[in-house]
Amino acid sequence: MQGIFAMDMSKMDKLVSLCKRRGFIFQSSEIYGGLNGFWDYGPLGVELKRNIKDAWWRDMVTGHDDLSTLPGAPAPYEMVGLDCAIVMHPQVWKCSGHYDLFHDYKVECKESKKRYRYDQVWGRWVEAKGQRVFVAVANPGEEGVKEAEQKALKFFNLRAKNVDELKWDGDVLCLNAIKDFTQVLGPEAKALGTLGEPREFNLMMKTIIGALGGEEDAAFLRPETAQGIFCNYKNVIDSSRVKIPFGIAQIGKSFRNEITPRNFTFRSREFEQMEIEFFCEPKSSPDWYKFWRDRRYQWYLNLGLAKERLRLRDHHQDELSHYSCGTADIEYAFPFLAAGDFGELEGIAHRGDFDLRSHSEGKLKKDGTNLVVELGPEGKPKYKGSGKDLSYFDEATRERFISHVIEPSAGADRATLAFLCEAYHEEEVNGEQRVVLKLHPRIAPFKAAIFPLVKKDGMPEIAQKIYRDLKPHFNVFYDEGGAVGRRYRRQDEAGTPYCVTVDGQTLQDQTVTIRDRDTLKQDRVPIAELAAIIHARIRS
RNA sequence: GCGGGUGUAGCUCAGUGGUAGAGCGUCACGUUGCCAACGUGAAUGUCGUGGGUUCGAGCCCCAUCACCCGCUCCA
Repeated sequence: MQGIFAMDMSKMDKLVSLCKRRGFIFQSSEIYGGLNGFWDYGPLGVELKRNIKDAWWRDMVTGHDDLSTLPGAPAPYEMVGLDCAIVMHPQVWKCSGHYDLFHDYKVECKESKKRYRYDQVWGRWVEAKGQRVFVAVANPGEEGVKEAEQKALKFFNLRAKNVDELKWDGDVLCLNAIKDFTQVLGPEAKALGTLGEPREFNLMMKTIIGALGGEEDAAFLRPETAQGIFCNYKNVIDSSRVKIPFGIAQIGKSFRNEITPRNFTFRSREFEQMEIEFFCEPKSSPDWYKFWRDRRYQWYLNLGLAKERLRLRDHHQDELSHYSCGTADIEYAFPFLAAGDFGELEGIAHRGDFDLRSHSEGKLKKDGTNLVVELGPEGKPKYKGSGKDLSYFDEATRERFISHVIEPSAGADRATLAFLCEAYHEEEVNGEQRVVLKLHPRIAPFKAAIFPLVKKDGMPEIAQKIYRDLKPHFNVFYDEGGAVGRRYRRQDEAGTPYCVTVDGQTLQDQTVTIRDRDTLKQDRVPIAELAAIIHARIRS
């Protein structure tokens, strides 16, 4: 035993090592010491990721049959694509809700090491034993009041029966009404004054527009591609003759200032999304939601993720966003997670009419079961919408409605990572260990490698001709260096599904062997049929 | 952001104050006739980065960056 097999490393460490060694994934700016949360794809990685994106685009968009009713679908539907700018009008993020959600002031507690949203800490002044303190809790409701009482008793070292000694002063206040924190008892602190100054957390990446731009020219790099689709909803309808139900797909980069980038590429600050916004009539939207949820789950299974490690999880009611009537995550049991834990690959959300209405009327918020325009202090919309009519008139039913939206939103980098994790295998072959990436042929960087068995007797010439003939059809790789066994193993690590070898018999009868990466089985086939055979095998 | 750990060749690592190392990998030539063979030769190091202590630092000290683990966060 030698090499990486003997190493006492976790599977994930070995995969990260292989990714670098073979050129799948590098850390960004590595020669300068790296940059937290950013990653580069090497020569093999770029092919893998591109193949995954291409498979998605082909399966969801260009390969979609607009005329037939797919199994599980309520009706036929159309699919079109879009490619939007990364920087959009700042108002987009206000109406989408990202600005409020991503733009928090937080306070940190030195004692408990907890971090709270500045506007979500509440408390009350209380006096006892000649001391006046502000008892803070992270809960504004009835429970918070009780909690504050318990905390106050504990702080003043009083028994429950002496609760009358606590002299409460005024109503429950938000922490942002308090100027001086020295008399504040943090929600999980035992001492006073442990809360630090409120600090701004910009979860969206800020940028500046214009060479002379100042703070007032601030814009944001998009935290999701979806908003570009909503903003072009009317453009697409007016220009492409699509009719509801239809979907708009987009693949592109998004940016989020993750607080803790972790776990290789899983949580990155720059990442690529593959998103669909599917527009449908409100009545049928629950059925479309189920269709997309099941279809997207099946997509990962079809490309090779194992059922044991892939899970479709419906969100609980209290986990749903304020506008969502249903959300499911497709999750994968990544090896860097604890046993039984899963990480999100894709979320499928039923977003109702929140997005189109917000971009039309102004940012909405939930009021009971209804969505209403959120108002600012002066009774005007807190964030003004575009004012454009984004409703849809159905010619067939003569009905006007605002489309409901189903959003399957997938992470291209997370999918790439999941496929790599799934593919990584260490195996024994004739007493020797090998590392093999059992990638689905559709996403493998190279579809086949072409070898002369030895570098003489005209074998390289024949192999090179095969290489040139196959190259227009597939990404193939030529290698004539060293022992053929080594070349096979190299391709195993790259995930190449087939190796074609020119040998002595080729010189006699124009046949070659084709070796299967996973079974190691070799079949002898005529050179003339190679392209067709590889094609057929990749599809199966 | 906090606590702990790590950082030396492409990869995995050894090197406890005195000449920069190993295995694997890579490249060339020869040999080899189907699964990481063999021989010969070769290339490859800001010892993460910056400061300090010392006659002398990969090693000690400080700072910083990155990665890993645990908290925290996760639209």
